[in-house]
Amino acid sequence: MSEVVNMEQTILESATELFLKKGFKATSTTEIAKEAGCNQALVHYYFRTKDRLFEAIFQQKVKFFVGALLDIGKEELPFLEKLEKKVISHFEAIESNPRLPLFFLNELSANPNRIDTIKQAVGNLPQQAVHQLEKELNSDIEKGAIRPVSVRDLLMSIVSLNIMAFMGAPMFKVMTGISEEDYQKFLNQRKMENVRIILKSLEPEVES
Amino acid sequence: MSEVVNMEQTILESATELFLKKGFKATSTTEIAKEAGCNQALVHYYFRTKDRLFEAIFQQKVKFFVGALLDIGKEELPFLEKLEKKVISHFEAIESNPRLPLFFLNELSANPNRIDTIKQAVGNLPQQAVHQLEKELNSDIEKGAIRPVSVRDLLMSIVSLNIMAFMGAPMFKVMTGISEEDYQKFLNQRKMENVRIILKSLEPEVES
DNA sequence: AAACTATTTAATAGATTTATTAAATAACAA
DNA sequence: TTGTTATTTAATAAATCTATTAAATAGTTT
Repeated sequence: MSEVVNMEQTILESATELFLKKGFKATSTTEIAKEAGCNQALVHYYFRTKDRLFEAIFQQKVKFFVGALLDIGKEELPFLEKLEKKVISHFEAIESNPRLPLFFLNELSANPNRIDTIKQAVGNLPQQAVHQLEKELNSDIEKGAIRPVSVRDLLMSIVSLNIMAFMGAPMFKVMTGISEEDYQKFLNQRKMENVRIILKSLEPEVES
Repeated sequence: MSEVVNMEQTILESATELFLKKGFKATSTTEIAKEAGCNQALVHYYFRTKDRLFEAIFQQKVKFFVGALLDIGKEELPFLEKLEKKVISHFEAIESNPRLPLFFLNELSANPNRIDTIKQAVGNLPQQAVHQLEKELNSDIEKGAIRPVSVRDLLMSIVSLNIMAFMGAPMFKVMTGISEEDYQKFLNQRKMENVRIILKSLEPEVES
């Protein structure tokens, strides 16, 4: 039972929670300090400025998020099986960090400059991974195993379905009048539904 | 050429643009006034408080957005054809208001209280529309024309695919390294790709 | 034109926010 | 214990933000 907590770490965690919930501008260092249980000046002692604190968190989260999306399964599996695993692991990554997508998109909207932070954080890793996926995809397309589809469309579909299941929850709940409990049930089956949608969307057209 | 502009209207438009881009907290009445080309006090003269101004805009946008999602085609068409039209019109509604979804979701995250504004603005219209859609959907499922799927899953799929094509653009561009011009091309074909995905996802399972 | 109303601005009070500084406290090493 | 360094706090400067008020300007009516 370490009663002594690392205040720098605590501040970082409080800041993360608040930034994720309310964004950069709507979160004050005063609030962060209060949440962390320390004096407001301490936030600046450890992180100098609010912006630096934010950037540290932003970068770290970008790396995590992009990693979760990209880490292409190394196993030697048929493409469609690998894809299914990918959809599932991506869904689960978002499930355990449901606020991340909104956090990124909102911050980019409010301050497009942050795009540079992202670029710098991810490098050309994404392009490589996309290219690798594209090769495997095209190979299966040529075999006639799946219908012709661009890697961009496929990626966009996966990301859209997985992210919106969590990010869209508040709106979706109001629209459908669903309870929190039922929404959890919905989410539980949604992971495999997304897999189904992606796989069915890739099925070759039937002869007419 | 009416050189005389209605300043109240101009303020509303400037505020809308800024709120949509940066959210409630990150937008100041000073900034709104500057954008509108008037004195800051005038913003308060017409709208009393920043919050009232925001609420007016928020409500109006919610009604528009929900309307665009729900207005179920009145024509007598086969379900799948009606659905295709629905997907397309929903896509186009977002296309002409690409910032709306992020605006709602971010504001709800920062201030969950606003959920009441939404509930009040939309009433039980959504539930009714969902229920109507559900009837038609189930009817086609019973006929065996489409695979068993819940109306919630179907709605979530449509909304996810359409919204993320626009809302996710900034992230997607970085990840794929695509140019603005190519992204426009991507969007142009994405509408029908979404239709394809939805329709294919509804195809009955083939006999094994 | 005079009187009245609506619009717009300048000035400012009162909060809040970020960041800095100096002082106080705690932790540690000599 | 004493000197040294690291951590934490209190106080506060400077900037910014919302909202109000009073005065100025423009527009209308009589």
